Amino acid sequence: MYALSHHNEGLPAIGALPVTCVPCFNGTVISFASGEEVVGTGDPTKNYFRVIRGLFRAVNFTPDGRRQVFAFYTPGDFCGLEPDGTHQLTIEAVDCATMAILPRDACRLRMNDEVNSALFEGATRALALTIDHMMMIGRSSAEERLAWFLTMLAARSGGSRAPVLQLAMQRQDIADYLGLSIETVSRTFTLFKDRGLINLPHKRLVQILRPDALARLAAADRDASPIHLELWEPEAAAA
Amino acid sequence: MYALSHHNEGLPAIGALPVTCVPCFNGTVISFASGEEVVGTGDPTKNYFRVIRGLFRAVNFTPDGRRQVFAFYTPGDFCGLEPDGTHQLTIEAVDCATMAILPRDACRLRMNDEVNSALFEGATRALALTIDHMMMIGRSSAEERLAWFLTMLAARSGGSRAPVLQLAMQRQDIADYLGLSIETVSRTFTLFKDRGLINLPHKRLVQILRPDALARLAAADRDASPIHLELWEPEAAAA
DNA sequence: CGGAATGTTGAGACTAGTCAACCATAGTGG
DNA sequence: CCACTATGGTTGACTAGTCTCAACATTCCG
Repeated sequence: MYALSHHNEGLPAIGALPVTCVPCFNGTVISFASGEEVVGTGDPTKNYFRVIRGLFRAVNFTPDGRRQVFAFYTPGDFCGLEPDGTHQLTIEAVDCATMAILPRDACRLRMNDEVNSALFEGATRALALTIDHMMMIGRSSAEERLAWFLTMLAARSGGSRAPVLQLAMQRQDIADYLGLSIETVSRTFTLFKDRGLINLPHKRLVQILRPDALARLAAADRDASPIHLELWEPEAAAA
Repeated sequence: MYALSHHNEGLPAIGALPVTCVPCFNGTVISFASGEEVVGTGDPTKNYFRVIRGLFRAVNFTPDGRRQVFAFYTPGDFCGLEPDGTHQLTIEAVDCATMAILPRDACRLRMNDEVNSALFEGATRALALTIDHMMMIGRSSAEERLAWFLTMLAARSGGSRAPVLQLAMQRQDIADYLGLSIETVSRTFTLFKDRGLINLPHKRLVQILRPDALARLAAADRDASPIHLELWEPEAAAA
């Protein structure tokens, strides 16, 4: 797909890297060739990282191949600060560059204060949310953005299969959150309603009729079944 | 600007809150009316915050008034995690909502492990960078994005007045970082060159001729002197 | 020198923004 | 109870900026 991400075929995961290891920071220092992958999407989160020399990038792909570079990391920058069990971002060396590895176990052992570990967890979780947010803002159409927003709200509000969302914020807030104009937000709400994805009993009340279709739109999975061409059967939603 | 001293009438002390809600902090709980500000851009960063009830938003404005909502915070979310001495984001209540206040001093005292405090600092700094990044992606034209990118690189590379940047990454990386197509990046480089803002001795080498003009463009300060109408005097740049 | 990868330029299409008018709702006061 | 108003939301027409596709240029490297 992208030539950039093809430099790393056949490379071992970080745990198996046979490269020169220099002790530092209670950890290990490893060098990477240009384009080489440090961790990839889906890898288990075993370590934090800190750049020693050179340039790294954090990238992410939508299911249909659109690419977003989330950050460039220069010496001194931390990365790999992801709160969940697997990495969402792929971290790669841009040029020949060096990284210090900090095993998470060791960090956890040293962080025995409850408030501070909650703070740290909060910061990394905010970062993870922001990755999603930026991915969406950088690479999505208006429909995808609003679908993403509604799907996120539904997920946060608990797991009903056809949730009803009470929107606390007004259209302007949604627009500024999604990087759209208020008119486009309004038009897209109407579009979703006409298409039978949602119901709008009041302006601030959204009943999600087809969470699956919204979620597919939100995931920017354009290779999935073509949602925008599906017809809506009124009798199905009227129930 | 600070609303912290108001609206705590009749609220339980944080120790009296149900344990399931939020872990116990030695802090204060304060309620806010709809639209009320918790902290504003430029306020000194004295506290961290954690949402107890209701909805908050973090917003930011460009100098010329474009608005970006950076996040919505729901109960349990931390906010105010900014690394510098003053807040960049304004945090406001969306509806009537409640916040726990965590004095930073107290948190610092409890975080006496060097590695962990560096990690935490790294996480909050990553968040701050991401605020800028998202602000840019959500609300800027192609010219503003590239100007922002070059200005950031120049700032990172040290403070020469007319810096020369060696770009380690290729056009595709820049495009995916800025949320643009590679063609638009290329066109905008050419535009900057034609306008005398930069020189491009090689494709990967950028000599910044007018850092001030680039920085104004980057700040999205459209009320400033109209850069895009200024003419370039060739003799000035030929030197 | 040739080929591949990277970068630039051009033409046309299309999405979302802007401006303007209109509609809905809730609150207010006579 | 009904105008009246303010705010928030919707819709339409037009425009502008960016993407896409395509061709071409440049650089790098064997």
